[in-house]
Amino acid sequence: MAVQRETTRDRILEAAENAFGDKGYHETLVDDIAGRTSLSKGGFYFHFPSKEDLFFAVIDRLASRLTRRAEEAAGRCESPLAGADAALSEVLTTLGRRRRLAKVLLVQGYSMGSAFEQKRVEVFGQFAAVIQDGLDRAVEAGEISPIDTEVVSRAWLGAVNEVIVNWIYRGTPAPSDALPVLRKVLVGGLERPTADREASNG
Amino acid sequence: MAVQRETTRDRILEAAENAFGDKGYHETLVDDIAGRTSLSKGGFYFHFPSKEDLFFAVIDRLASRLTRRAEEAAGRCESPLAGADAALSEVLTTLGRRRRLAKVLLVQGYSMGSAFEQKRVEVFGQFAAVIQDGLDRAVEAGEISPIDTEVVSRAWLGAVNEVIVNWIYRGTPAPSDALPVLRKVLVGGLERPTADREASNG
Amino acid sequence: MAVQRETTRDRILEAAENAFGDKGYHETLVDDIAGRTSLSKGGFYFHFPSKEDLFFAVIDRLASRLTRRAEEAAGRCESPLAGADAALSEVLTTLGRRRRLAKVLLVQGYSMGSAFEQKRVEVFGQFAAVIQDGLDRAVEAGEISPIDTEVVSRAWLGAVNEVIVNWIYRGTPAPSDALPVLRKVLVGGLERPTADREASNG
Amino acid sequence: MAVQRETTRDRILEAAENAFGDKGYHETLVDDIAGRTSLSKGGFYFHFPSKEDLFFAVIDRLASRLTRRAEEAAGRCESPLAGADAALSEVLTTLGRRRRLAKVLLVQGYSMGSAFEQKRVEVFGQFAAVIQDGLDRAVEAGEISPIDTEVVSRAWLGAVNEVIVNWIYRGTPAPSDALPVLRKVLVGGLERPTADREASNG
DNA sequence: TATGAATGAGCATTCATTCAT
DNA sequence: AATGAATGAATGCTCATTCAT
Repeated sequence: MAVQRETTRDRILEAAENAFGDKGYHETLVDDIAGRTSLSKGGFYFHFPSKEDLFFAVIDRLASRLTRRAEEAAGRCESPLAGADAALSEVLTTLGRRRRLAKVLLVQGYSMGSAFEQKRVEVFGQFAAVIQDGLDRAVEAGEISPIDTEVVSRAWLGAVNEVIVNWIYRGTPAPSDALPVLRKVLVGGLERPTADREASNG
Repeated sequence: MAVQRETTRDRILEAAENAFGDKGYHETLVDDIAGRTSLSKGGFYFHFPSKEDLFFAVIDRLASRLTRRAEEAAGRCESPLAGADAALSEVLTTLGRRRRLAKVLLVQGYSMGSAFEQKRVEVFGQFAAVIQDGLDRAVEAGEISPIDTEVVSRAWLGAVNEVIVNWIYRGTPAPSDALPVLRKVLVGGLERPTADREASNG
Repeated sequence: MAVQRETTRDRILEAAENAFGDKGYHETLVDDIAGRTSLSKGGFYFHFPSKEDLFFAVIDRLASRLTRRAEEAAGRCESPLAGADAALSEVLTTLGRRRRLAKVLLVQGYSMGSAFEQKRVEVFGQFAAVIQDGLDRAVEAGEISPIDTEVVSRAWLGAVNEVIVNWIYRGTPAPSDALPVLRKVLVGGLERPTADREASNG
Repeated sequence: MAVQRETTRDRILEAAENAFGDKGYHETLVDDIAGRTSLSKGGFYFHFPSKEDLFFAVIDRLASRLTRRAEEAAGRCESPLAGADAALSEVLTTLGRRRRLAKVLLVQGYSMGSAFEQKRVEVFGQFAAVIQDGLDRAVEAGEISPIDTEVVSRAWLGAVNEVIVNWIYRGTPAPSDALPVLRKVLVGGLERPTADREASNG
């Protein structure tokens, strides 16, 4: 009942969050976590049944914290749209303040070493470059208002990525069905110059 | 001189694409690939110096194909914006037609088994639900026009994800800098059901 | 506090000495050593970081024992020349009593990589140093005429080495039979100062 | 019948001598030798049935050359003792001129299986036989007192071996510098049957 | 003679997990 | 609660050798 300053379980969770954030799941050994906790391997297994369970516990803890913050931020808003907007901002801001947290949540569980991560950077960079190039020229041509096309191209790429991955894992909605919505939201999200500047177009 | 119907190297690449798509990098054994190619393990190592090299070769092949298709689609369009739009559609459509290809490119290199993938589904689902809930209520409240909020919430989530991951790996742009742009594009991409704005629709 | 009858590490060392003596370094598998110790392969690796480390530990143990015996034998003698003579005898006798020990020390394991060659240098250097030290003092004491004791000590060492190796491979002549001859040749090969110096001996 | 300037087999032998001298038997791959000969692996196997056979061919070539030189040197001397002495000198001098040859002969390749050990016996036996023959005849000629010439020849061989190996690994003392000392010790170690020398025995 | 693709047995090392104490 | 010795299945990679061409 009294305040439990810090249980061994919590220390493990903390150490694991750091370890997974630093090195990813596979590269993090149970020995690493035991070491960071000044615990023997056997000691660790008293608190968690497996390394996988530990990883999930770490993820759950991080995810529930983040979800709660997002919900609270939304709850403080008057209109629902403002709430969704606030949730978006809250998540981005929180992750932006804690890079390691972000890494565990978004990448590290699904990564395998620096060589692989570099490859991810390279390949996604290729895709983003194609989009960004189009957007840059759209700006130059006066089709859309000036905007940070790097961020926008990453946003497009991420949106496509997530829609596809969601479809892979859950089977729906089909990409073909999602496409019109995605186009309306993403392409439609770009401001078109006001009428009086259209004269500057060829 | 003659057409090289199918080199052993290509057969390995093909088998590896399937294997990685089915089971992910770690779960795919060199023996699996050798088996699928009717090749001995030693035979495989004659063509590729390591399993990691093979994986990268697979990724490169897929990525360059997809990039080429996207660029070609963009090139067929008259305006740059239409080009970016077309590239987006092409990528989504192509990946949507080949689930396994999508898996290798977007997930499998960075995953570790079905339990982990389920966790990914669960956690990302939580985040998406928060956003979707807000959007649903925004629609009900008449703040925004009716739209498939599942797709939109996934798009938002994906956009945030990618912006964060890009920042993690490349250090820039900072999430705080990206936030306004992201909000403008994502939130601004939603139609407001004001009577006088219908004229702005194509 | 109590006497540590036999640690697992010692059992491994013992088994490894026999295995290396029987089959040489390359032919001895980690599985062999684990088997002889009734230990799993993983169990072995708890005690030694690698097969190479184990080999060096075996060599070190044998070498230090032999060096100690040689030094003790030399210490029991009154004159330096007799001491060097005794050290020579001790090494020869000891190796002659344990063929396997000799095999590990003089033959098995060398010439398979720079790390092994360095070890050879180190161990042979230890032996040579013991002999050379005795010879140096014999010179100082006026027992023998000044001479390049480094070369002489290497010669003694090499002669012993070869007699032993020959016995290992061919079974004859036995070290005990060879000893008197060896002593006469090697020790007798050193010049004694001219007659008028005999007065300086005890 | 015609002069065969350089057969492929000889080129392989040459390359192998260098390779074995540089890296030892195990570390030298068939690929290395094929590479140094600008030959494919398959090409190599046309000329030699196995890597082991190649190694033995290399050793045989080196050993027979060295043996011949030693015998010739002995043959040019008037007395048997001088001949043995000359053989000793010849071996030492020859090995001292070609460090790599010495390395292959004395160190590289042994102690890795019974076939290798048998070869060691054979080759060392050849050398010892040359020396022993000279000593036997020196005894017969009354140059030196009767003694176990097998042991003595092994001692000489071992002394030379060790001085050479020491030089190989540590670079000093140079064989040429060691030679006089070695001669004085080893040759001087043999009793001359002069009547007035019996007083010097203990 | 020579090539080079293919073989396949071999092997050290890793690491999550167990368990007697 | 904790230790640390022990397990054992798992696996990527090596390399001498073969063989169809």
